[in-house]
Amino acid sequence: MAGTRVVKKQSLPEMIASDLRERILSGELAEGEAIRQELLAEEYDVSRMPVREALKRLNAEGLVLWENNRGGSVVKHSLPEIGEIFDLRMMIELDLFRRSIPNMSEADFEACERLLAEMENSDDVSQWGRLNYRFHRALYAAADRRMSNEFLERLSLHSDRYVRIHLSVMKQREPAKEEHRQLLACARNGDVEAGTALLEKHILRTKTELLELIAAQRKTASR
Amino acid sequence: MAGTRVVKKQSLPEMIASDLRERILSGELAEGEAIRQELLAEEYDVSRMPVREALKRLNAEGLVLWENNRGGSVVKHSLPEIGEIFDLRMMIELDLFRRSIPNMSEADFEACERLLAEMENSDDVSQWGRLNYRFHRALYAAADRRMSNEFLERLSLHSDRYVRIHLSVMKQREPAKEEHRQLLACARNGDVEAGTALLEKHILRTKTELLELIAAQRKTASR
DNA sequence: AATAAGGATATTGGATACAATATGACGATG
DNA sequence: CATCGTCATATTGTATCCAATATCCTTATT
Repeated sequence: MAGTRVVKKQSLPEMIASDLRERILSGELAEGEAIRQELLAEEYDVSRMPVREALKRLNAEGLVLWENNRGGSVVKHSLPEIGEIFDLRMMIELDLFRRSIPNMSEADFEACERLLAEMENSDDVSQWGRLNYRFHRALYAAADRRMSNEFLERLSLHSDRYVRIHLSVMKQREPAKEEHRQLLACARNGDVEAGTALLEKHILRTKTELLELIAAQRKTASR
Repeated sequence: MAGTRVVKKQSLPEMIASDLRERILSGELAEGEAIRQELLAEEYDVSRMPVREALKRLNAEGLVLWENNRGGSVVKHSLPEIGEIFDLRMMIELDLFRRSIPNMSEADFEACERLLAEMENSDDVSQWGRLNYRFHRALYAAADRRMSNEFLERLSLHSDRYVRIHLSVMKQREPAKEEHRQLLACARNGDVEAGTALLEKHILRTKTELLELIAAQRKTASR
């Protein structure tokens, strides 16, 4: 079997982009915050070139706003835009889950269970968002839809950014745990209809609760 | 009214990225073709830096494959991947059209008609793809869904790339014309069901025909 | 006092120079 | 004869330098 063990050689811009992405997703770099290239270059102890490439990359991903000769800043989405992100996610995830269920093997089920176990055992909030995404992704692996997964990743990047900021105050972690178990059960039973209905409810609830939280936060912040 | 006339100040990398994007979409730069930075830098009479940024941008858009220390090449999609692109487009476009129809005003209808007229009067095949995209976009303008349109643009980029290459041999231009008229008629009548059904058929047919053409082409090319 | 003009400073944009890495050819070695 | 190692060449990656542009403060003018 050729190329089984891959060590991804990351370039400087990639590494910096990953780190900056993480800093934006975690909220360390706040919405609207200006980004100065030289400052980052010093932090990472590199020249401005790789930093610029990283920022341009994040710009293409929609996380960084870029203005000519003025540099970058962290993108801020409006409430309707955040809602839209969840709507798009829902469309793609439902489609993927529908296609995936009939193809799932025992190995897929087990991969999902491992992730669930990891989530339930971990109290590290910063890990939870990532694990949650990986669980969803594992559910759709059997669909074997490369492009959809790629686009979903892009979307999840944006929604996760807001989920993670509010994760500590979100009340839904317990019900989410239960629903994750149920989603997997539906998949095991090959019950496409119940599974997709559940998934729809699952995502919709996150959307609703999150929008309320952000709305409340922005209201107080603007006083 | 402030900022009515906007001249978008494009940076060098943006301009180069636009031009390269066009060259890829038009097929001038073929699938899998390697891209040497220095060569392009000479063509555009700039240094390699802005070229690099442009290539990285196209890489983030999914048009260019980037390998560490080996440079870029034009991305080649597999047939299932191309099919997926159309499936994703369909999901998003149907959603947008459904939301748009109830909100469309006379101004929207007229904008669509102007584009249709332009398409019917123009024999320039290279223009047709762009106009077609603008027509679809005009249909969804009233939906007022910024994120969805942004993602759709990304998707259309990829599908257009294959549509345009095969446009000259595609038989569907006449039926497409007719269907465009019908789509607009449904929108005018506020008939969401008929409109979305028609749109689904419209996109599905393009997908089917295109996949056949590409399959045939790749078969002969690989002899 | 308010506004406009001008210049100082900070920051980004691009070109050049050098370093690092990959590719391919050639020869040595088993 | 095949395989491995070494070196030459081509190409990409990064740092540094200079140019262009924006911002902000000062100053002049009404």
